[in-house]
Amino acid sequence: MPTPHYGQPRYRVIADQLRERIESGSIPPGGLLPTESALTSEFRASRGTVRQAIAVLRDEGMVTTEHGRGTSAAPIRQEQKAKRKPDLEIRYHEVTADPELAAIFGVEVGATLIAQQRVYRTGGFIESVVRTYRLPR
Amino acid sequence: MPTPHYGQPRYRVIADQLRERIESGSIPPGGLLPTESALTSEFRASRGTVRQAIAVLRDEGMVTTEHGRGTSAAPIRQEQKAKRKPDLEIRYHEVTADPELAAIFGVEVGATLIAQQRVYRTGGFIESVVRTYRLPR
DNA sequence: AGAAATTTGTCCGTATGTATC
DNA sequence: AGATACATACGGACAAATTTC
Repeated sequence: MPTPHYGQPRYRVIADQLRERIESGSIPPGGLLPTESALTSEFRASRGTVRQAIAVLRDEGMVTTEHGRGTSAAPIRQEQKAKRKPDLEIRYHEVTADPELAAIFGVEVGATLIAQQRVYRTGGFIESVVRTYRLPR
Repeated sequence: MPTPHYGQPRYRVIADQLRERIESGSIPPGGLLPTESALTSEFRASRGTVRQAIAVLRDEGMVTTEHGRGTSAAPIRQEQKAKRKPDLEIRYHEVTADPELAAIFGVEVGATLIAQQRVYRTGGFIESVVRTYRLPR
């Protein structure tokens, strides 16, 4: 089967239509979108393409998806800007060296170190927290 | 987007970075790597390229991937890459959760956590100290 | 309480078209 | 011309969370 992507890719077309339903209230705030399987039938697209379309809306903050439950239209009216992207799970900050770090790095206790923290989670479960310390440059 | 592969092919560069994360403990043994889709975003590479990178690590035995689940760093298998960094120190100990860790793990401040610390050095210079925290089981 | 069905999450293999080095 | 890379798309399979029976 050909996969020509002239003009608009299919997943964007699908995303546009779903966005229209949400903005028009056809899908009420908080309401569930059709399942991926239903959308697959409706748009006669593969599940991957449907999921890509939903991912677009998710990135826009228009919908939220819950494993095993479904995808629902954002509950509240959003007037937020395109400035999003909080939950990065990676944080940088400066810390002061505890006695052990100080000994390892050969600095004084309380000296400034650069710390990086990553949080690993599978689903909602926190697997581990990794903190990496380096000397400031 | 350009496709500059000056020195190394893209997939090798990505493979190197992922390998580094595993060897540094940033991705703990047995821990899940980011999904293909996440790596696609992070490295701004296509899925094919990301999969090629993972294939490299799989051939090296650094990771195993399970259908429908994800790709995880190989469990404890040290001697495989013994030539890499023989002089790294690893310590295990129990610690009490500081307020931030407590918040992340959803436990009380002072609760017991399992900590693992690795020190990376090149020659005599301390590169970094990596501390990994997990819930006791 | 427990099994089954539903639904989303992820990976696999493959394919086509486009673009760049 | 060939290798590398990107974007898109399909269909299948297994995994995991949730809901339903």
